[in-house]
Amino acid sequence: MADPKARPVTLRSIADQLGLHVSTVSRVLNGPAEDGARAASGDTAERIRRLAAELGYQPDPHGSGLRTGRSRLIGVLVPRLSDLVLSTIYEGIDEAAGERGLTTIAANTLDDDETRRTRTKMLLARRVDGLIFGDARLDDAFLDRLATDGVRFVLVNRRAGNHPSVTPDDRLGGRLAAEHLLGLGHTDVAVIAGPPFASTGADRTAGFVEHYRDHGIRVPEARVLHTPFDTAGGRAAADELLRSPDRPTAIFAVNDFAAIGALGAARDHGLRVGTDVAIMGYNDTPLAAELPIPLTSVAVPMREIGRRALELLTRLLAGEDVESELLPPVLAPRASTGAARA
Amino acid sequence: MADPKARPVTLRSIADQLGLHVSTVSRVLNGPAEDGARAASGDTAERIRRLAAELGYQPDPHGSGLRTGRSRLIGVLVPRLSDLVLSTIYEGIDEAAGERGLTTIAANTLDDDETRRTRTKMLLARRVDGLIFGDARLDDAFLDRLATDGVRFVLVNRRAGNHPSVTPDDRLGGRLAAEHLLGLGHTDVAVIAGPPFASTGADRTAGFVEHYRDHGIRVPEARVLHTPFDTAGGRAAADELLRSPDRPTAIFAVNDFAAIGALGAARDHGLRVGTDVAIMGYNDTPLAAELPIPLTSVAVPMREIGRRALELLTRLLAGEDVESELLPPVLAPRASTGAARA
DNA sequence: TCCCGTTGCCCAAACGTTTGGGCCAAACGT
DNA sequence: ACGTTTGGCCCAAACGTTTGGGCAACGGGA
Repeated sequence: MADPKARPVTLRSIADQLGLHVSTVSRVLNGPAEDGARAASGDTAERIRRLAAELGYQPDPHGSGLRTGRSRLIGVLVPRLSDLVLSTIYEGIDEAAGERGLTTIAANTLDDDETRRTRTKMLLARRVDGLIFGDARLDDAFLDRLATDGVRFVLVNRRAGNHPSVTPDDRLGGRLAAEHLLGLGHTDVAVIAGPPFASTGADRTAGFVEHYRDHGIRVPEARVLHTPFDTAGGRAAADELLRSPDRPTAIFAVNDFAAIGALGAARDHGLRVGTDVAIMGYNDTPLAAELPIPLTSVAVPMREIGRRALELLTRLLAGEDVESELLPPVLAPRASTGAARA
Repeated sequence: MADPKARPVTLRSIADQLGLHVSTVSRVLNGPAEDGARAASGDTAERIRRLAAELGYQPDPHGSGLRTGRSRLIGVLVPRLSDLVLSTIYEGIDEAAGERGLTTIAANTLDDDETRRTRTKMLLARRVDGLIFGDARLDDAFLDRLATDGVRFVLVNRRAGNHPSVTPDDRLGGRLAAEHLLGLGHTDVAVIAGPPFASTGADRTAGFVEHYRDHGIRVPEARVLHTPFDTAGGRAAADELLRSPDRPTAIFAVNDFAAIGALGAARDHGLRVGTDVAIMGYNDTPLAAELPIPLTSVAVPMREIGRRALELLTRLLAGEDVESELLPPVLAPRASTGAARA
């Protein structure tokens, strides 16, 4: 597969062995675009390809990168890879990249400005051809700056400004959640909305509130709590909501992990989830359906979102004009809102 | 930060601007090893460094990679990045890599032979300096082959043969679990053991069974179930265990997600977890403590394991002889075994 | 004074690839 | 028979870096 004792196989070694010039070999092996024919006779081409395959030739990216100025490397920045949502999206990105002969490099930014800056710099130093940001903020000066600097990138999961992005249709998702809870008769509801700078949480919340407003019900500001997208955050927020005497009858968490935290808080308060209080999440993480009390959620095609983002970026890199994409979510009703017995 | 309109800043552009030779600039900027002094006068060196900083010079990895034959790239292969355990380990790896100026490239192998082979090939084609495998199998011909081919790698999380590895002390962890359950009086126990080819599951199970044997209690083979490391697998296994009339009073799942599945199954059977049946997991995922019924687990320093693996690899790449490392786990008792009220 | 060692820098080659431009011979058109 | 095209290949330069050797100038010791 790769014997480092042996001299590495290069274009040159192939050319020498066949008594040809290295440029001929290069042209033949670089896919028979229109050049293929002009490069060598069918017979020669065949000999080259056979030997290359036999020796297991793999072009050295240093050589070609140096010459062409392109690396076929894509940088992917996410808040955290250990967040299931982002790692799933990343899997989609990487899968699509692999199909195009591209390689991705992931980096955590921890939703922290400084980290993000240094990680981006490191990726640019690596000469990536383009970037995918999964940690955009609603008002993102850093990205604006990058764009004017001519760095090419797309956003995924979270949108920002009018940088090209691939995101779930979060406003619609929020509406689906509202429709579900309102349909079950809940008029006194609350939202665990995630951090305010993320479009995901903001849009889901906005859609949710809108739908209720369209039906003449106002969701008070005090019923919209901003916490991190994790279990502890969800638990804390739900605890606060449930402790008050006029507690809501339903809670919409914009993220499954926050919802799981809310489940715990409900239990602490002696409430039966699905009957005493309805709780729903978002993203339809694989875990949601398998929980002791299956969690109602809104399914988002995370992997597909990743794939599309990569495709969008390749089109951008090819010089095309691109437009943002919005992928539709689907409601997944389960027992945690009393909607179904799993 | 990086203006692609402007000519990229290279050693040459710096040298020209200062009326120096490119080699002088190179030596100065390449860290003042012993060469630094010999390369230029303190004054010249200072001017070079200042200009380089001002222009934001970043060495082109294609150039240096081509010349040195090293890429400062590390390939990391894991079953799935969307598995929280692996993604956390990967974060540790990447963190440690960053501190050393190395960049990691991750790839999913899905615990599938073919995928693994092609992904490895892709990484080698990228000319990575070394590899870290997180998906080793107990009897791993592929890795043996790679080793004899001279490819340099270390293993993480799962061990195999005597390839250098950094893993949790799973046998000890299994013993801790057994000690905990036995201490609570459980003599009729079962294990959800994960797939048989992974050392993690196998060693945890072995340690668990050993401890019981040491205390004169035999855990029957029929009480050790092999399923995938996920929620659905855990649920199915627990369902089978709990349906029989002489059901075990305690279940040890070698993975938190399998344990969560088991929680669901217990609920389906109308059993109260922590009183009617004890269930514990492994890894002490952040989720474990936050679940509605907090899950007893065995904490493993996943991030640290990742860090150590990267360090081990760098030592290996430096030509040192290295030895495998075993990191100790710690019991985290919680309500799911009735051990504590959270 | 001669020699030697240092300091401070330059020279040039090499790594593997791509690509615009040759050049020769055969085939073709008239 | 003579000019033109085309097929099939080679040449050479360039990308940015590192690194083993230079080579002058200068200082110090004998």
